[in-house]
Amino acid sequence: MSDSPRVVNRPAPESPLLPLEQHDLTEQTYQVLKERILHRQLKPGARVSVDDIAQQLRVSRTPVTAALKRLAIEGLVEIIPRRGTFVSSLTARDVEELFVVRAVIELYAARCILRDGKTDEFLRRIDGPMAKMRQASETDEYTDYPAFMEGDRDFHLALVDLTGNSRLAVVYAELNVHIQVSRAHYLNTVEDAMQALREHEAVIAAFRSRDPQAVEEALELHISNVKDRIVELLSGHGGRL
Amino acid sequence: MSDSPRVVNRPAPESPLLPLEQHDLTEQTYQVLKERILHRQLKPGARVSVDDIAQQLRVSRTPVTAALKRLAIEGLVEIIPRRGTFVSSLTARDVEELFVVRAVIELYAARCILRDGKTDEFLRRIDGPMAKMRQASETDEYTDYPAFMEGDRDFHLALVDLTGNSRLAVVYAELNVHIQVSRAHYLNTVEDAMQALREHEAVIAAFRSRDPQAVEEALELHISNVKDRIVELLSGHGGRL
DNA sequence: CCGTGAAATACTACATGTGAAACTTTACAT
DNA sequence: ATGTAAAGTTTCACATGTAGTATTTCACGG
Repeated sequence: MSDSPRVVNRPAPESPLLPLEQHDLTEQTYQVLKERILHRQLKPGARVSVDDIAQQLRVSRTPVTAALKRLAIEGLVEIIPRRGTFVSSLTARDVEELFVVRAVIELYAARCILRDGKTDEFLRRIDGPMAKMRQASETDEYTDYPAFMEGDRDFHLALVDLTGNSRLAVVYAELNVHIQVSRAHYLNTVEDAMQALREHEAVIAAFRSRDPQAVEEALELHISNVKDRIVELLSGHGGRL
Repeated sequence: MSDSPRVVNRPAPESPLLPLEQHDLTEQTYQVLKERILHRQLKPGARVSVDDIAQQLRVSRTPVTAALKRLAIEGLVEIIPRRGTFVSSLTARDVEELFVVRAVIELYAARCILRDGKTDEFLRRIDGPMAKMRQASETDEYTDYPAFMEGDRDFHLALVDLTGNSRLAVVYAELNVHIQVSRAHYLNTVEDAMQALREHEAVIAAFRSRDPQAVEEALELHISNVKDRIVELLSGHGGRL
């Protein structure tokens, strides 16, 4: 999560020489660009020139091209032949569809957890993320949005992970990058953060009660609210995120 | 779905000359290999040598490598660094997980269709696929498995398409390649085909009755049965598909 | 017979150069 | 002013060559 990803062997006194970080330039380029997009340092619609990136990172075009192709498959950038590569932007419709799929998966995961008696494990798992969110939002004067987003993400990730279904986890991870972009877009006011936090608490309370109906409702409401908030913001922005 | 995917301009009488297929070697290589894997001409575990393929297709390693990387992302092949590339094989667990996700998606889609009053549209859409399946299985003496598989696939694809959610469709399409491989594996006896056909009929009957409960049960039963059959065959095969 | 180490082999990742295709700009003519 | 044509620029896809690294093979010594 650093600005410069090239840090490898920090001068750690008397540590037994960490193996050199594998420098797979394609992988590194991919990570750097993904970071930038997820944190909105590269904004939707922005041009991403192969030569430009290659020069900045001091590598040839090959790994940059490969990284961009991978990002294109994931949908984070759009490669328009003979035009260039641009950071993808989400339309209101994209968000609607995205959050429907998200809800389908998370609701299934929640049912699984209750059915398989993994509620306690879940409650334990989200302890850290919830603490992080609280801390990030309770800091006076300013909200640590990146930390909040991380906590938010990990909360929902825990849900899916606990199904133990790795295939589902992969599918969700693919969606998640876009959800993360959305989060970065809408998490701008303290109020939104507090609202999300309250809704998470509601989900937790429902889990504590072991009432499947209540859990489904609380979770669906939360996802739906976030979606509505994003779609609302999107309308103001001329429809593109 | 032809053996040779290079066919471009079939002699279609008095049609206005289709534009020549863009010869994107990476894309073509990808398609050829995917075809081969989906039809089990390249069997799970088989080695896929870059140089080998490159020579056969008369292209350089570059497009072959790129195609393989894409197939690896989709999970159809496995690239083991410094070892080589191999066609992926599914374990019983993989199939279990795969079919859980499949069920989650298709059941949601079915609920959508009933909720949005698209039942008639669905019934119309699956008319063709069902006919194809019947014809493929009713042919005396032998069953046209490729055609049957296509019909089977299109039946389930119709379900998902009718949600109108393109993101969901993408997710499902990614799963579908593996489902298709599974189908190719288990669809070997007339009995299995007939069984699948009967179960489809049951789903259709449930849709006709407009009873959500019945639809869910019929669909879930079908998916579960197919899964069980595959897992059963997998056990006989030493656990790998 | 087994373990050890070195050479041979194979594969990956990358850089670079080339040709082709499409968009952009400019200049010109109507 | 508008439309058109040609030049210029950008970008893409591919081939080829190279270096580095992991695995395998094989020979040798225990």
